[in-house]
Amino acid sequence: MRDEVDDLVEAWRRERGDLDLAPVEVFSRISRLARHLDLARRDAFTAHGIESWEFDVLAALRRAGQPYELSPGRLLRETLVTSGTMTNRVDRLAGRGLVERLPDPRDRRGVLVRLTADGKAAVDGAFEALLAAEADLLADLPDRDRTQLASLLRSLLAPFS
Amino acid sequence: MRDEVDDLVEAWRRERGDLDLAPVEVFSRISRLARHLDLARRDAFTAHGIESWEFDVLAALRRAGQPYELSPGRLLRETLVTSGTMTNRVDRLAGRGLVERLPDPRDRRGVLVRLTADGKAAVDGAFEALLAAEADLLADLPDRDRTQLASLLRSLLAPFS
DNA sequence: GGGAAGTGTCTTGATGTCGAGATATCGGCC
DNA sequence: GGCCGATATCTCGACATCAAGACACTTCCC
Repeated sequence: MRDEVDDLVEAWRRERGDLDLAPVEVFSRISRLARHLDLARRDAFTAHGIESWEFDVLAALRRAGQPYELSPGRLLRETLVTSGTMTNRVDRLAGRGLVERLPDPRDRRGVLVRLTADGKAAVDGAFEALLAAEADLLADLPDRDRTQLASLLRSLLAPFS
Repeated sequence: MRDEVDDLVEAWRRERGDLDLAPVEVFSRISRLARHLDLARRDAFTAHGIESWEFDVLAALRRAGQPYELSPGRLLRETLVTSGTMTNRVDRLAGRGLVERLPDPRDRRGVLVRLTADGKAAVDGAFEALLAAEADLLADLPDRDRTQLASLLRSLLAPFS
């Protein structure tokens, strides 16, 4: 089986045969898979009426467990965006009624963002759709290979944590 | 060895123990690795005075081989951006003298974008730096594992091509 | 207690990308 | 030969993000 990266590597080998292209075989595939995955996510979510960035925020709140509250600061660390972006996102999510902003009783500088019942329903539905879409992409991969792939990826990712 | 995704999966399992989270183990790692990789790329390139989007365009031209010419349409398909974005990118690259725009002798609607000598030098240097940075990230992975990882990723990516 | 440094959130201006539409040219068909 | 849909590129307005700075409050230490 041949993929886009085989073509890419072949072209580079033709032009720069002096270089060791082994890293490209791994990282180029990771980048491209991430891009395709973003599109698949988008599709899975639009069926549920939410967008990817909305899911990122709602899912962080959902994972936190009851009472589904996190500070904006915590949210931006979880989702890797800047504070200005998070303000904008929370504004829009609150406008749609999926979250609400509460004063932090412990710190008067602070705010808590809380998932509403609508928000919880939205994120739960979207997550199930996402898992289903992702399971499709893995359908042809034997369990054994999937486990090993996860394990190899973990060993690449761990140094970043 | 434990990574960020182990924490993520643990949180989801606590909240949604009813779902099969196996896909998350694979795809969440791919997304996160892609993000970290983008940052590593950025660092490697800034040392060479170019930005990631510039590399994407220049590398496509470089891979095409002599005379290092591609149409804007071909470039936008290779780099997965829209036509408006590509116009803007070629404008800026031409402004820096890394590419030049020529009329397509075969089609008067068309344009060819050609790598200049400066552009070729820039992309070659940047590519070597990128390979070196990526090789570092793979340093702890035995050759055998790297090969197998590439192969497993290929089987996921191939259906998209 | 009071001052200074630190922390948390929001505001603002700049920028890169997208998406839709405009213009020019090509290629096939009657 | 001339028309019409398809193609190639560029233009323009909208928008999400980032980065830096403003402001309010807290925490630590003298």
